[in-house]
Amino acid sequence: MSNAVEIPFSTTLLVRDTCLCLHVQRAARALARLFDDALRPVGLTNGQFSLMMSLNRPEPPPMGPVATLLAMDQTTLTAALKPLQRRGWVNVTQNAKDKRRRLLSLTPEGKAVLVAALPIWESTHASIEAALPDGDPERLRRDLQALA
Amino acid sequence: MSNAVEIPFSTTLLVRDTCLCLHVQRAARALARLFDDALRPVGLTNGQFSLMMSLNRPEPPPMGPVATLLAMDQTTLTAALKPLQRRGWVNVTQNAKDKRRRLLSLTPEGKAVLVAALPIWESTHASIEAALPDGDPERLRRDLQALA
DNA sequence: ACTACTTACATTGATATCAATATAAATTGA
DNA sequence: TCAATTTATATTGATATCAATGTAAGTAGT
Repeated sequence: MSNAVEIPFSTTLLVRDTCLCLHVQRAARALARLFDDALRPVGLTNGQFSLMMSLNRPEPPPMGPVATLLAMDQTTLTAALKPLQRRGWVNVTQNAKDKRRRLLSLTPEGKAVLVAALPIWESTHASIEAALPDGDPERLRRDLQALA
Repeated sequence: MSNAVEIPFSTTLLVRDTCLCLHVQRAARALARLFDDALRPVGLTNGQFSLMMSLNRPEPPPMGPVATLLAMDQTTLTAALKPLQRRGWVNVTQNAKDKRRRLLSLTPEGKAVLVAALPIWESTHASIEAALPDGDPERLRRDLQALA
């Protein structure tokens, strides 16, 4: 009797070509590298840029909603804040009303870094939107939104 | 004179809502969690599944092309292989013709894990395709391909 | 053969990611 | 009030990710 437990190569090709998870992870890595390269002169990664931009609000938000906005685990957010706190770009303070909550805010230095990063984001983002096949970034955003 | 260096909140909202990098990272995290959860019973993460599936070929590939296929850094691939080697699911051997090259292959145990994972991938993937707004996964794949 | 260059991969260090778990503060129900 | 539950966040351990760098093997030009 044969015990050959194996997936045919044709199935491998099918999974490779159709898996949306793989396609998204690939695009995520490529875009991360692109933005990391572009933002390096101001000392930010793409994730740090997105995080700090999401903290640029009239009222400092607590951690939970920020983690939800970025679709990341709360423990990931805790870790991601550390290098930004160390550089003095983000402040983490306690909410007096509810001592469990942490309030996240940008320091003046953090805001200045964000100002320096914004034109880099604008030009980089424009170039990738231009690279889309049918020139319909809004459609792509809708699709991605449905997955997150 | 004022030294206020600050980005208006409206700009923050614009970046948040339009940044394709952020949208892709968010979707990548959400899909990774979804597939990681689904594949946990067979002991694989989404990335390990994609990697092992890409090794299911007639001829063992070297590392470079596999890293390119997955759009990941070569050093990331080196690291990603380690837990799979340790579990005895992937073999890394030297190419006799060119001793710089490593040949990556699945062990029989690795193939068996992949066989167990395939139906999980199929059902999970079908459910996310069904969640797409206009039911056009091919269009989304084209867009993502253009970014990677 | 020898040097310069290139290619393929590994190592190190920093950050990112999440599961499992822990802790502390707030809330709820009796 | 007080015990049980829930909520918000932190810690630990494993893996993922990449830049900077190192090393070994192959290649090309002389």
